[in-house]
This record gives sequence, C-alpha cells and structure tokens, in this order.
Amino acid sequence: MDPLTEAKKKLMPEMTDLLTKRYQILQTIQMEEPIGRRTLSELAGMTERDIRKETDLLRGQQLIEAKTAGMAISPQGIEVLEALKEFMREMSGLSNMEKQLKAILGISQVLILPQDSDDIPAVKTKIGKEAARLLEMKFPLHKKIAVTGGSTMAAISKEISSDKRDRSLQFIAARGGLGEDVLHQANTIASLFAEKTGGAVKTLYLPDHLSAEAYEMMMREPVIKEMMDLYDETDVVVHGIGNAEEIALHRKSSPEEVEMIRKGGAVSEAFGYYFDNEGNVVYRIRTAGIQMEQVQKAKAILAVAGGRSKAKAILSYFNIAPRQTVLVTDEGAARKIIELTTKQEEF
Amino acid sequence: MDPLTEAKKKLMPEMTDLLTKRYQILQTIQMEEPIGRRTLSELAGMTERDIRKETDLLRGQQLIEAKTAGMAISPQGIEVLEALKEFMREMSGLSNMEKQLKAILGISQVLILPQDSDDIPAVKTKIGKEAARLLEMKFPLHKKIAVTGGSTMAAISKEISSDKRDRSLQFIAARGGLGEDVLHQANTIASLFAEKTGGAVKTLYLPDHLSAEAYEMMMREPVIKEMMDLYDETDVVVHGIGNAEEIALHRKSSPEEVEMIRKGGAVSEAFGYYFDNEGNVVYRIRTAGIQMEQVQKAKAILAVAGGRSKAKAILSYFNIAPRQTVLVTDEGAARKIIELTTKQEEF
DNA sequence: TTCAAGTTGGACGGTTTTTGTCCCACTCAA
DNA sequence: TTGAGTGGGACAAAAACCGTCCAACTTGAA
Repeated sequence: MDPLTEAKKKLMPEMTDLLTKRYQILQTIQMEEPIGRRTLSELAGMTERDIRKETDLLRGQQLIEAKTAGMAISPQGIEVLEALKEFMREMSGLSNMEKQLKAILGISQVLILPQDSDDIPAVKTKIGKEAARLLEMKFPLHKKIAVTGGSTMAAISKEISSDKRDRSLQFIAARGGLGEDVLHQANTIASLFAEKTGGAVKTLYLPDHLSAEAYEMMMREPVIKEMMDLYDETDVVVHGIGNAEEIALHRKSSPEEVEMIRKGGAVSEAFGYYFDNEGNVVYRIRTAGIQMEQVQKAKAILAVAGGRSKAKAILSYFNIAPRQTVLVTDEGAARKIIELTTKQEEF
Repeated sequence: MDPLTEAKKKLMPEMTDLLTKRYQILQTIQMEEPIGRRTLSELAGMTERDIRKETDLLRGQQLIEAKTAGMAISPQGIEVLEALKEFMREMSGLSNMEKQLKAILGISQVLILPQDSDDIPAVKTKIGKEAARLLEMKFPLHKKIAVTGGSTMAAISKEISSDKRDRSLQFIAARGGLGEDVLHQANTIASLFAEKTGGAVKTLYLPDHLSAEAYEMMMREPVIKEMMDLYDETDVVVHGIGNAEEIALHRKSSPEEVEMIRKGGAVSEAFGYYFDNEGNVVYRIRTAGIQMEQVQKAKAILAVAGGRSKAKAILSYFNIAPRQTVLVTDEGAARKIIELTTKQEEF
C-alpha cells in the first residue's frame, strides 16, 4: 500500500471501516435498486438504524436518490463507485485474495468481484460484465471461441457490448443440447454471443442422453465430425463450473448416472465431465462436445463461477484446469475457497 | 484534485476536517514539544476536551508519546507528517493560495508553510528549513550569495545542512553593521552561512548611522569599494522583509529619520530601503550595502518573511520586487495578504 | 531546598447524540 | 382492491460526549 494511504490510515483509523461500509451500501443500492432501508439492512447485515444514518448521509451527498419506490443510485453515485473500484479492491483485500487464489489454484490470473452472488443475485451481473470485458480483449487475436451453457454464461452474453462488432468471430457451442432448459444451453448462449458481436455461430443439436450405440453412430456423422474438428481449432474456451449434485438433479439424469455420480464422489462439473475432490474424472455425459484434451490446447480459457456455494466445485475443477485458465469469481466463493484450503493445512 | 480523492471526499465528508485537525495537532506537537493539553488547546484554538480526545487517539496510534513533561512526537509521527506533507498542502488549500499569491505579487514561485509564525514561533524554523533547501539547490550553479540580517535570516542559517559543503561558495554581507543586535546582523549571518558550508565570507563593518560627509568619505575607501564591486557580481540575494515601524523603533534611529519614515508612510523595509504602500522608496539608511539596482541584476532572489503581521510589509515590498524573486512565507501571512487584496478589489 | 508552573491520567455529572423501534401515509404491482 | 414494501417522522432509552475539576507527579528556577 502506498505510504500516503498508510499515513492517512494512521491519522484516521476509522477511515477503513467507514469507507468500506459506505461503499458496500452504495454498491448494494446500485445492484438492488429500488430498495428500502429494511431490505437493505438485511442484505448488508447491518441494523436498520445504521443503514438509515448512512443512507441519509449518502443522500445528503447526492450519491443516491430516495424515491417512493425505494432508494436508487444517482449518476454521481455511479461515478464515485467507479472511481473507488480499484482502491476498494486493494483496501478490502480483494487484491490480496486474488494473489492467494492464484497460488492455491495454480493459475496466473484471477479476478474477484465484491460480495457474494449467493446473497445478492445482481453480483452475477457484475461477474458477467467483467468476464465480458476480459473476453472482448481476446477478440482481435483469437477468433474461434467455444462457449458452454449455464446461468453464469448467460450473464456474460448479456454484458457483451455490441459496440465492437467483429464479423470474423466464430462462436462454437461446446456442448450438444442439455435437455429442456433452452435459455441456458450452450447453443443458445453461443447464438447470443454471435448476435451481439455480429460474428458467426456453430451449434450442435443432439439429445443429451444417448445410448452407447446411438452415440457411436452419431459420432460418425459428417455434421458432428465437422464440429469435432472445429473443437480442435478452438482458440478460446469460456465456461462455467457447476456443482455436481445440483446439475445431476437439474438434468434428467438416469438413475444409474446419478448412482455413478454419487458413488464416485463427484463435486464439480464442466464440459459434461464430472470431477471428484481430487480432480479425477468420475463420469462423463455421453453427448457430443469439446474434449478435455481440446480444452487443454486452447490459447485462452475463461472459467467463470461465483457464490460461496461454488467454492468446492471450483477447487475440485482446478485440480485439472489448464494453466492458462483465468478465473472470474466473487468474494463469497474466494473467501470460502481460502477458508477450505487453509483449514486443510491445519490438519 | 485527483478523482480518487474526490470520490473519497464524497463518501466521507468528515475526512477533510478530521485529517486537517489531527494533522495540525500533530504538527504543533512536533514544533512545541514537550507540550501539554492546555497549552496545545490554546495554540490550536480548540477546547481542551477536543485536544484530549484527539491526542488520546494519536497516542493510541503511537504517533505521539506522553511523558510527564508533556507530549512529544514519535519517530512514526514524524514519518506520518512527512508522508502527508504534500497532500495536506493540496488539501488545506496552501497549494491554491500559492497560486493566488503568485498572481497578486507578480512572481513565479511562492512557498507557503502551514500555520502562523506570529502564533507559533517554531513555524519560523520551518520557514528557515524550507528556505535553506531552496537556497542549497542554487549552490551548484551560483556561488556569490549576498545575505541580509534579521531573525528570519538567522533561522535559515541554522537550517543550512552542513552535509553538502562547498568551498567555492562566497557569502557576502549585504549590509554594514546594524547597531547593537550582533546575532542578527548581516555580517554575523553571512559568517554563519560560510561556516556551515565551508565557504568564504566577506563582511562589511561600518556604523549604521553616518553623517553625510563621513558616508561620502567611506565610500571612497578601497575596502568599501571592493565590496561595492562584489555586489555587482552577486548571483543570489537572500533577504528578509521587515515592518518599517518595528525596524525604525528597534534601531537607534535619529528623530529626523523616524520623522521621514513616518511622514513618508513607510510600511516595509529591505536592504536598508524603506518602501511605502505603493513600493516607492521613502527613505534609505545611509550605510554601505547592496543597491536595489544590484539586487535587480541577481539571477536568483529569495525573499523570506512570515507571520500575518508581515502581510502589509510583504505587499508593499513586492511592488518593486524583481520578477525572479521567490517568496517563502507562512499561512498566516498568505491569508492576510489575500484578505487585504481582495478587500481592496471590493471598493 | 523550596516553590511555582506545567504535566498526565482519572473522575464525574450534565448534556447531546445515537440507537432501536414504532407508526403513518404513501406507492405500486399483482 | 390488496398487500408488501417504501421513506419520513417521532420518541424514549441508552450511550457517548463534553466541560470541568482534581490529585499526583516532574521539572526548572529561585
């Protein structure tokens, strides 16, 4: 930390807490607007009185506006949040946590966003926004981009800016269909990316749960083979990380599949692979999709997952995640990951 | 002001006052140590309770130590003061006041130090220190340095560091003797400078109040003429600015001199010249010394004067001060000068 | 040595501010 | 229309703050 800030802290020890508190309130208001005192106090974990005092001040500073429907952030408030973003990352230790995660997960870049998407759904939007920014930076160099499905991936697609259109981009669905949830399927997401950027899209429509024979047969089809070749040429992979149980329940999995997943001690899921705590592949869905070996070859990989409930899954997957993977997550997940790993060290 | 600080101010409006208050207290403690609560509260213009609260905090932060003789600053406290120096100059508007003074006085560099040497004598030490730093910067390029007398000049001589000794420096007393006050005479001060730097010194011992005939005679003496030639070659002039009345009273001035000074409306004094509010020379002491024309030719001029009581004198002198003059002063004088000039504009 | 001035830390009651907790009138979407 | 949610007002209890002493001590001068 720079000596000036250090000195200020010495002279005003209250500063850190105050700044953090108000920043967090302002941030939560931005995400949940319009919001009232009582709801806000629950989200922020403070008493209503405290919230009231601080919001009165923020209103006095014209950083928020109090309408009848609730409080909302003002343009000035947004500016303040923006100006303090980097500083708060440093101050609240996010920057430091990023370093720790890099070491724990064995990768070279981690981005942590404040708060926990388990508590505040809007944090997912922030994750999506930052992931979108990171992805956009790859566009000039890397054109073939494989994407998976999931709500997190959907959040990214929403935040891709349509400003920098690039017709040479090609988005590839990393997976076949996933049963019913159309909005969050890889195919849908890939199409959304393509639409926003003006690029092309390659989709892969296949039932999720094929019999062994049907699977073999399909793999020999020219359309499918073409996809498999595309996976080989993939430059960038963008994917979410799922909780094994959640996903298994959510999908129409056959009883024997669920059994495999349970018995194998699967914790995480990515690209249709299920991994246990040590990162071993416990099970794999028999659907066409990108292979782990093909992911390894990608020049850039963006793994996106947030919320403390995803901590175990993230840890599990990163046992075998390629080195070049970049993780975008949130404070909730990061804290939990650090907690889990430091606890293990105690034993 | 940088956007980050701006944003912090928005989020913590209390910051400015708090920081200023504590900084000022810490600063005063440094200058007046050891000092007690009551004395400190008078100097800082705060209630004893307030001082107590803040000093308790500062002690908690280990920035000051409370001994039985009073409170004193700790090494850490000095570090904090040092680290915040520039920031506080900006924050407290000193930086801005410097700009204003430059415009008002028509010069290109002004340095203002916090507080008022009329209230806190130790501020004079700070002024001396900064002036000494500025002067030292000239040493490598400019070797012939003329200095005047006065308590402010004495303060500078005390703060010249003996680290960077330079035997090629030559210090010249800008004036002959000044009656009794030996310690603050130009001759003494010049010798002090020379001693600290290892340089040479040229002194000029002459009675202050000569008759017209004696004066003419002396000016023809070779020793004196030599000095006058030296003045022509002077690179740097360092001088104080005095209040006309004060100086006239302090010196053993003849009644007719006092009369001249009074009638002429003299306000300031420098180099033995008395100036009125418009900068006209009202009277000049008949002693050998540097001429105003010779001062004009100097490459660098350092004018040093602090305390709100000097404000009028400073304003008066700067009517005719050479452009290349640099002023070192304090907050008290600066505020008063700005107050005086903006009031005039109202009429 | 004595004394006066100045120091810190402790104490305490009156005063102000803060805090927790209601209530009310209102909005807005269902 | 209803009901959940909103901001603002209000108020008593609790806490913090403030002004003001005092006692014990140090220190430097007389």
